[in-house]
Amino acid sequence: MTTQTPRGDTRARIVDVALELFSEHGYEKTSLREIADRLGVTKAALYYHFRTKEDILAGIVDSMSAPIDEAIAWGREQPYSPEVRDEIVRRFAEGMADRQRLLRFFHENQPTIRELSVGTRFKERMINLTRLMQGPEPTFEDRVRAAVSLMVINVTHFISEAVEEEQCGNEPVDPESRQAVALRVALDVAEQIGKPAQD
Amino acid sequence: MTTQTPRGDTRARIVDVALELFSEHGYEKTSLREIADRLGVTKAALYYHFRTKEDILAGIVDSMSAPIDEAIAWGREQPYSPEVRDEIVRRFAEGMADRQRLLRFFHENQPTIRELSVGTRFKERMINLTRLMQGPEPTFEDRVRAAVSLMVINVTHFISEAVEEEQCGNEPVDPESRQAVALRVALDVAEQIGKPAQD
Amino acid sequence: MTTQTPRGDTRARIVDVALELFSEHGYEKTSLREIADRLGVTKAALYYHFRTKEDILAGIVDSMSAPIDEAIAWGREQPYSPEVRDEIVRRFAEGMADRQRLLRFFHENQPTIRELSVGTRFKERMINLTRLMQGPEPTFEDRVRAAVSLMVINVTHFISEAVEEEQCGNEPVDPESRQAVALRVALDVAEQIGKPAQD
Amino acid sequence: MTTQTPRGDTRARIVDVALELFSEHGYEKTSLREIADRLGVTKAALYYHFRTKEDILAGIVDSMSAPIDEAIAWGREQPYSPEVRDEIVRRFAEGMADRQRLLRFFHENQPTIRELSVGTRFKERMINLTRLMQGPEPTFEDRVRAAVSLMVINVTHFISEAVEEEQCGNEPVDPESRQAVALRVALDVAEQIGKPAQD
DNA sequence: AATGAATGAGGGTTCATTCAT
DNA sequence: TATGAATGAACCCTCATTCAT
Repeated sequence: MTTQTPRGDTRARIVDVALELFSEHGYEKTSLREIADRLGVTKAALYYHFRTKEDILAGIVDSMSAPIDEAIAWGREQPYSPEVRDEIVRRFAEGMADRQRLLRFFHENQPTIRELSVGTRFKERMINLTRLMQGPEPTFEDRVRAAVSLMVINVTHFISEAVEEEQCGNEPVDPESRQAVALRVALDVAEQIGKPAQD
Repeated sequence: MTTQTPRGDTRARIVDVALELFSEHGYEKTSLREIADRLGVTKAALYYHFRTKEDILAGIVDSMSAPIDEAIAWGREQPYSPEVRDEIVRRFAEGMADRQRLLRFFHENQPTIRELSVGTRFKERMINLTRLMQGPEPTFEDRVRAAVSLMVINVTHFISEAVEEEQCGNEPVDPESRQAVALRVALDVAEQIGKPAQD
Repeated sequence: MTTQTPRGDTRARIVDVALELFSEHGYEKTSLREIADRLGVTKAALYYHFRTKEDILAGIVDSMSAPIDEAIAWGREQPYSPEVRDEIVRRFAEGMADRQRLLRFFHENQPTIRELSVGTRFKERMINLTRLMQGPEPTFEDRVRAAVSLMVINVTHFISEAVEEEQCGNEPVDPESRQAVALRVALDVAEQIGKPAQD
Repeated sequence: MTTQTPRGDTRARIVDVALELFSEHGYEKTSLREIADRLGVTKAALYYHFRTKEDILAGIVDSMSAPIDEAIAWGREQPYSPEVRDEIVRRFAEGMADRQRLLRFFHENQPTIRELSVGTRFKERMINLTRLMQGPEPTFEDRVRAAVSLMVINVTHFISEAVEEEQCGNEPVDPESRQAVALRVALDVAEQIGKPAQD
């Protein structure tokens, strides 16, 4: 008597599977047939829920927007200070913690994303975030550091995955300390923002 | 009797144009027709010089190997020290300086590269480099930092491009100081390697 | 308790909208989704009222049959004479006056109609009409003229539309005189029927 | 030893077969697969010769332009007179004589053609022709008659085909007299151009 | 009287690749 | 050292249609 398709939430399942495949094989190399097959439906079924392949991607991205927007909103209400700057990094890191697959996807599919309109929207969000991390009159280096700092959060996650895979007689690393490392490195990068170049 | 195409080195021109297009639109979305068109030859001509599309990519990657291999070779002959570690970062940065397009390509086409055998070879090289940056008994954090440090070099280059694009009435930033910033950030990240976690 | 859709006559509204779209974009290029959308219902709703797409078309055609059948019926009871012939043309023209969209559709979708069984029925009707326009022993030219005459009625309507669109600072032409022109031209063509070829 | 594909003129053969199928089943209902199949090649082969399905159609249409353009060119050099008007009709009729399939296609696929850019070009040509058929200060009726006259040429051809098919114990009609009838009818319609409305 | 979800068939198009010349 | 012609597989997408509710 139980339904075979685990609920009417096909739309959500599509987004799920799509993200999984997109992040694994890339957006271009993932065909709608693969997505449909893995879901046990027809390609045409996807088109009942999404107007276009790009639309599926947009659906994915939207599911990531919330935490970033919240971080931006919070940041806008604070006066600038190094503590606020660090807090933004922290909030960003936290917000992204359970969205690693999406982050990987974003990082590894830039050429696609860049040309796909959804990319512009994401980019703008990131730029806004970085602006809140910079002091009143940021130098070029300040701005680069802000951007790199956030990106380090992203990158570190899957770098540490790779590091773990590499011959590891060691103990498996728990997710929290992985995140802690990411945060530490990101804050390192952010720390020099606003300080005079000591070159 | 003079050659009709500027030089007979069509092969090199193919690699050139291919890299340009691959890095701009991505490997998957770049068709051989586009490459051929921009070169003013036929698709079939490409097949005279390369056996497959993947082969072109291999050609590209090979042209990047040298400086990394040299850095590895150099590093292997030095006993480990923080100075050596920094020097490796420096050499890597320098070697990559005029290969930014390739770096971008590598970064932005991971899903493709991962599945393309040429990726494995590149990854191994990078791992070797990072190993030389780590002390004798690296912690997990040490290893992550080493990897992130190198990746920061890559990432910073095109992050700063983006930062420049963003509205700035300021002076255009010259390539050297761009590289200097990249290096500084990378060294920041590397600096804590080997130090006890002060969390 | 009032009906939610203006009237319960959805069926008629479907035929209406369908004809509008069929005549504008053609039968093949008009999808059931477009029809449904414009009506504010679902595709599936159409299937409550019609068994197939072709059925909708049949519905359309049927709504046009009456005046032609009447003209035929009338013609059959008259003995042939040039006056009767002209009267048939007149009645046909009048009957079609408020069915221009349908005429256009018929004219411009012949390949479809030809293969759709509804086409045969319509064609037969037209042939019957032309027969009544021909004298007792029609020559080939007589028969052609009869057919062309009727077709001129159809064609003229949307030709004159096109002519109006074409740049003319002149007064907009009222429908009646448009019809008058159509009729005049059609009668011109019919006039020579039965006369010896004066070639 | 003879080549199986009857020559390297694939491009021309495509146009040929395409026109045949387009005019028989309509543009929309004719799939590239059908065209390819009948030619004994792959769909992809069509794309070597034409960029698009629409392009095939454009190829077809271009092959019809010449005689019309010539008629226009000739007409432009003559001062207007009823004789010139009739001569234009004659030249048009002659030019179209061996292009009946194309004419049929044009007539029966208006909805498609209208939206296909190639339609605009054709329409302009026809308008130009009709302008040459009108006197200096044409009334609305004059302009309609000019347009109808030309269209009668087109229509008559396949009307008379239909008339022949219809039960014909009679002798088969030879093409020349068919054309003669068409011309006669068209000239009938044109004759009243410029005369005061005798309504 | 109508909908939501899905399907199967087919559409036009693009691609990497081949091969005789 | 290249090209012209072609292919086979796959792609994204659309459509008419169905059926349980």
